[in-house]
Amino acid sequence: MSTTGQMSNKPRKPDRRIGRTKKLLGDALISLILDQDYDQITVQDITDRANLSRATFYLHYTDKEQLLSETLQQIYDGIAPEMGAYDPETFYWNGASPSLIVFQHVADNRDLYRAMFRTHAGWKLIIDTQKYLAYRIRASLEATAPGKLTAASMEMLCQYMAASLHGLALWWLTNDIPLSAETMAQQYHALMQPTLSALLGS
Amino acid sequence: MSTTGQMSNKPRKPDRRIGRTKKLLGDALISLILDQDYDQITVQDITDRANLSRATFYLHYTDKEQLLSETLQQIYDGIAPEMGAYDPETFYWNGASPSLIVFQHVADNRDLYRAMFRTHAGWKLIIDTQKYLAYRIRASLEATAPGKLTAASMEMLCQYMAASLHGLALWWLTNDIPLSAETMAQQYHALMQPTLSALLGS
DNA sequence: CGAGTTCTAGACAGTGTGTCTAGAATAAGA
DNA sequence: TCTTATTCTAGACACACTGTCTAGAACTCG
Repeated sequence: MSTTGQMSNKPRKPDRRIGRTKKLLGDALISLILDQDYDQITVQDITDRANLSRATFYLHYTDKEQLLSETLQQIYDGIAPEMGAYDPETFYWNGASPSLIVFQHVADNRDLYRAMFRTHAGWKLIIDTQKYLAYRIRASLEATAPGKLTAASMEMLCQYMAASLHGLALWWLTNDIPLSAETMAQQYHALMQPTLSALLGS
Repeated sequence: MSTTGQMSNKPRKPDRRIGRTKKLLGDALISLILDQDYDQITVQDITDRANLSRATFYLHYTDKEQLLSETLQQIYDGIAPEMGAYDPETFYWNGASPSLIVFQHVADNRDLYRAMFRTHAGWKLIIDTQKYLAYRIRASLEATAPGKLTAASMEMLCQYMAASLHGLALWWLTNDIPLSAETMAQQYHALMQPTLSALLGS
């Protein structure tokens, strides 16, 4: 099924040009989102800013959305490891709590997210973020208080926590609320902890 | 500046054709969303299904999004009056709670919302819904427990409640969770009440 | 260096947009 | 009913973007 008759099993080292091209395209798109309406951005715009041929874009992506999705995923992969673990005693996170990481990240990329939430591009972001946060929270809660809740209740609690965390961040961001990421994380915990104590407390 | 020299001050009765045309277009769009990907729908598709000329569309709307937005707003105007009020004793809603109305409405329009959340059309819906819910909750809480919280804390609580309610509904809907609207509303209250008691309780 | 790949510039048909026309259909008001 | 103003219609138009394809240039890996 190879393109040549050559029966080589050696996988050729991934071509540097591909990585470079993809990075240029991703950077160009992010930079364009900060400048103008996402919906108005064309493939031509992206390749122009990246100084690449339009044909090159289609060599790697089918459309704008795919490029955006891949680019954001790389950003998230970068911050995921920073999230800390849960303390079963207090139902607070020790170390840097996931919520602090979230608020901090949002603050660091304020312009980008504000731009994205102005347009339809923010949609997939919202859905994916809630799913991702719920996943992280579930892992942590299950390690902290195993067996305290039924699977169904646990799942609903995780979705509840993810939704409120995400929604607060969205409100904080899009309304220019003058509070620090630390304060937001602390406030979130104050809102969340009564529920955690009631459900998971001994 | 009138098109005629006629100096008539009598405002002409709104032409029935406009209302009829707008309704036809709105119905056609909703019906198309249930059939196919929102992003794929063209103005031509909409006017074809409505049995109208494409030019007619541009007489009333600038694009698809505007039509969708106007159509959804009419739906929401229809259900808003059903929402009940808060009971200061228990921090539960008496009568039909807003959360039950929300879950019920989502259940009634399951296909539509599922279709919308599959595509970028859901974006504005998400933002607007959280804003709308927060507005309703704020009005109710302020009537229930005036002065218990600072304005800033109250606002954050409302956003928190709106986000978690909306997020739970989104999860319930898009993951085919086999629970009734009543059960969802009840579960939401169980999650929310500890926080309300802690913040607003005497 | 040489084989294999990725990138390039330009062209192409296809599709949807938004606007405009002149005329047909229809509603409102007397 | 009859008049007048408005709305709807069909079709045409230039324009923009898409997605694909080509032949050749540029580059990478071994």
